Amino acid sequence: MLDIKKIRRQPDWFKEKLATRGTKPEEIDEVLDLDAKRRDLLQQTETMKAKRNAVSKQIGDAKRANKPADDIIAQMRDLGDQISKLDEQVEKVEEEFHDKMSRLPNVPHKDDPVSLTEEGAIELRKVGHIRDFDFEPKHHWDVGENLGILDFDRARKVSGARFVYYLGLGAQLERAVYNFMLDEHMKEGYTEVLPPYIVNAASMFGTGQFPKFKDGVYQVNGEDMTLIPTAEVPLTNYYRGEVIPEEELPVKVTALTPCFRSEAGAAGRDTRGLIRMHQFNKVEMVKYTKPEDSWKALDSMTANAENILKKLEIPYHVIRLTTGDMSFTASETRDLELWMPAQHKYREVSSCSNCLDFQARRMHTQYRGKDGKLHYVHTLNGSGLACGRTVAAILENNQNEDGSVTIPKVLVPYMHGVTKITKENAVPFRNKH
RNA sequence: GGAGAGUUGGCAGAGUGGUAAUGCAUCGGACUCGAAAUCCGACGAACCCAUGUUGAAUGGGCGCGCAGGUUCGAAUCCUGUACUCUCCUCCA
Repeated sequence: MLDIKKIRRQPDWFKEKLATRGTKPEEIDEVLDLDAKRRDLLQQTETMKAKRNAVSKQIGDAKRANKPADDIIAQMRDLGDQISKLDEQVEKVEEEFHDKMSRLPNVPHKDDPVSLTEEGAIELRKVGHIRDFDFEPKHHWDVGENLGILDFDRARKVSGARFVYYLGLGAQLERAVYNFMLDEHMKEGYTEVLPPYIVNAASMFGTGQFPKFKDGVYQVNGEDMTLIPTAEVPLTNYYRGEVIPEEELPVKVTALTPCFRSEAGAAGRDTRGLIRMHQFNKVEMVKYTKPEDSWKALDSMTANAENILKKLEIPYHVIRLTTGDMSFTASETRDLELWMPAQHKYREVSSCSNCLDFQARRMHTQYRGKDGKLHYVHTLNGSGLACGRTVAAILENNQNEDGSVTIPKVLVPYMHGVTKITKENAVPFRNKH
C-alpha cells in the first residue's frame, strides 16, 4: 500500500512512476478524487459527532440532576439520523477508496529498467559454465520418466494435469535438495520455520495477493481460507498488526512449504515436466529490516540464493527485472535463472524482492525506533530456491549418455552416499522381479 | 461437532446505559556524590480529519476482540462472528 499523503503531495511523480508498471494516470486521479470526497464527508460528520458528544454530555448531566431533557433529546434524534446517513456515505467512499488504493502497485526503484514487458531486463552476472554435451541432452521429464523417478501419467489419473509423483531416488533427491537448502540458510543466520499452509484473506491481503490476484490461488470452498501460493504469505504475515521489538531486527526466516497455484492463464505453457505445477515445493527466505538496511539485505538475500546454485554447480544468471515484470509489491526484483540444456534457455528458479514498506503498510507491521516513534519495517522475500525446478535442472545438467544422473557432490551425503541415479537403483519396488 | 467461561491501554485490573477507575511499567523533574527508595508531574496502542510544523503541537473524530442492531447516548443491552480456556465427542 502506498502512502496517500505522499500521493496527494506529488501526484504527477506517482503517475509517472506507476505508468512504468502499467498503471493508468486515471487510476491515480480516481484515488485522489475519492480521497478528497472522503475527507470532505469526514469533516462534515465529525463536526456533527463533536456536537452530539457535547450535547449528550449535557443530557447526561440533566438526567443526573433529575431535570427534564426531552426537548434536547428530540433535537438530537434528528442529528443522529443525519449522522448515520452521512456515515453510510463515508463508508461507501472509504471502501471504494481503499479498494482502489490497494490495487496500486509499489513504486519501482529509480534504476529499475523501464519496460512494460519482460523485455529489457538487465543481466547482472552469469555464473558457472555451461556444459558441452557430446550427445543430445534429453528434457528432464524424459530423463525422469526413463529412470522411473517421475510419474506424470499416474498423477494425471489421480489428480490431473500439472501434478507429479516423485518415486524412489527421485523423491529422495527432492528431499535432499530442500534439506540442503534449509541447512545452508541456517548457516547464514536464518531461523527455520514450519508455517501453516492455509491462510485467511487478511493474510492474503497483507502480502498483496488480494484483492488483485485472486485468480491465481486455490480457495477453500465456502471458507475464508486459501492454500498458500508461496511461503512468503505465512512468513511475512507472522508479524501482521504487531510492533516488532527493535532489538529483534533484522529478522531472517526460512521455510520449506508446498506452494499451490491454479496457473489460470498459463494454459498451454510448460505443459510438460516439473516447471509449472499446481503443487510444488519451495524454500523461501523472508527478512524484516529497518528501512535503512533493506537494500543491503536484498544484496545478501540474493547472495544466499546464489550460494545454493553455486554449490550445486548449476549454471545460472541473475537478471534485474523490468518495471512491468516485477511482482506487484516489489520495488526491485532480481531473478535467478538456471540453465536448462535441453530447452537451451535459462528458467526462473528464484525471485528476490525488496518490498520496502509496501507490505508493512498493508499489514501494519512496525517497530519503535530509538526516537520513540513507530516506523514501518521493510520486508523482503526471495526463493531459495524452487525445489522442483532445481531438481529439473539437476536431471538435465547432470544427465549421462546412458540415462543415469550424477548427484551433485554436496547432495551425496543427503542421498546417503548415492552418487548416481541409475535404472537399477532408482525405484526399488520396480527391481524386485 | 456439542456445552460453558472469557477477550478492556505495554502488563495487571475495575467498570451492567450518561460517555473508560486504579496499580505496575514508561517518560520528565525534585531529592542524592551517584543510585535505589520516596515525592511531584506527564503519558493510555494504532489510525483518521482540521489548522500548524517538518523531528512543536493543538483541537476534533475514532477507540473496550471483530461486525451489525437497539438508543438522544453503548465497554455496558441484543444478534452474528473470530480467537483463547475448560469439559464432552472425535481424531493423528
